[in-house]
Amino acid sequence: MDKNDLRNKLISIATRLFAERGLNGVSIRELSNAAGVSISMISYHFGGKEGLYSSVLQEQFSSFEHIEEINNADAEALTKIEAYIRWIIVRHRNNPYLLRFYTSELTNPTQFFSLIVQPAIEKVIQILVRIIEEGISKNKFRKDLNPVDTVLAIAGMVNYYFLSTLATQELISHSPERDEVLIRHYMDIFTKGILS
Amino acid sequence: MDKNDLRNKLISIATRLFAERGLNGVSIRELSNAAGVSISMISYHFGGKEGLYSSVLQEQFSSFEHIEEINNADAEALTKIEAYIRWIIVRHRNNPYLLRFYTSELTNPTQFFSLIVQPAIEKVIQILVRIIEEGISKNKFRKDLNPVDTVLAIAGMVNYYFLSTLATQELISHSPERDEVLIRHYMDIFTKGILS
DNA sequence: GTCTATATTGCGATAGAC
DNA sequence: GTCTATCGCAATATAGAC
Repeated sequence: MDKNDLRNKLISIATRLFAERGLNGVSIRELSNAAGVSISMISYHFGGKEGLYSSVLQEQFSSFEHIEEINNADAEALTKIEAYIRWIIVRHRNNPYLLRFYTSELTNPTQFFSLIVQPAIEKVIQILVRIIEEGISKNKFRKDLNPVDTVLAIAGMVNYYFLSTLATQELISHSPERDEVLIRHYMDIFTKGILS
Repeated sequence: MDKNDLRNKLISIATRLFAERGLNGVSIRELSNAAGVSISMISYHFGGKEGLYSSVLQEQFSSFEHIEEINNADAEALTKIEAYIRWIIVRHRNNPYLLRFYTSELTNPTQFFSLIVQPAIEKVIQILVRIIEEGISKNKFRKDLNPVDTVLAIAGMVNYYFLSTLATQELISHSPERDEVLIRHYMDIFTKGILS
């Protein structure tokens, strides 16, 4: 097998297993069995289990680099916020494991948190903060908004919808078919509030 | 040592260690050493590591039973929502480990999820849904709100503020002294929206 | 109720053959 | 680059003494 084929296969399998049971819940024996290769391949290619985990993390959070895309358009602040909501929904839909690494690292950080996870999250938040500040300075948004709090509010709404899936799937459909309704709904609450 | 003293001591130590490194990240050796007792005490009192973990989970989510308190008052729907925000903030302040079990079980459920965690979360959500429905039927809230989506929005805002602490502590203060400002802020966004 | 001692299994890492 | 075989250690659980 080609060197990169095996590397990618191991990363792909490790992504699923680490997501499902955490770094300590998976042995390199199980990983190498699932990949159909010898246990020694993990040390050879990644320098050990932690090295493999760090490669998985790096791939998971590499998608955060493309957050700039929501900011490129010559659009209003509100349009950019909707673009952010769409961007984050697409990411969760394309990668159902991301939220597990995200919450796991935020609540039980490994040694890789500050190098991989923290910068990725901070970048997204800083871009959103600038969008809110832009809206405030152009008199679109209320003057008394705290930009960071406001960003955490919108990010929290969207992320929690996915985080709560297991506990709320009997109350509400989490199917992608409802995504457009959801986006409209969250944009309404975020812009107009819930009062009639 | 009295039987219950030892049980409580083990649960207390296990709560911290399981929160910090997860079920698979802690050995019963380390647990019993930290408690200053023999390793066999864990099997004797809890039937093994998983039994101890389930006792920890049960204690963590027992606080959810008191959610009714926010609903007892003869108050408006909006007042009850503010009471919920306060209730959830107090819980996170009093127990910094709760969020770790909460997110860990939602993204990597153990065998205890459906018995302990799911009912606790669902109870809170159902009470909040009824509050939103009450506000809608009394013409306080917009008619076109989906109650469950709306509940997840407010729960997401507050919980994510705490979840994101590690990644945002350089952008914003998470000190309890700011809690009142935060409550006002989130209530404003949730009721009036961000538009000026 | 608590301890020590031990049985058994599984872990991560690596030396050395090919 | 990949494998087999193995080392040394740590895991959970429990038998039996007190």
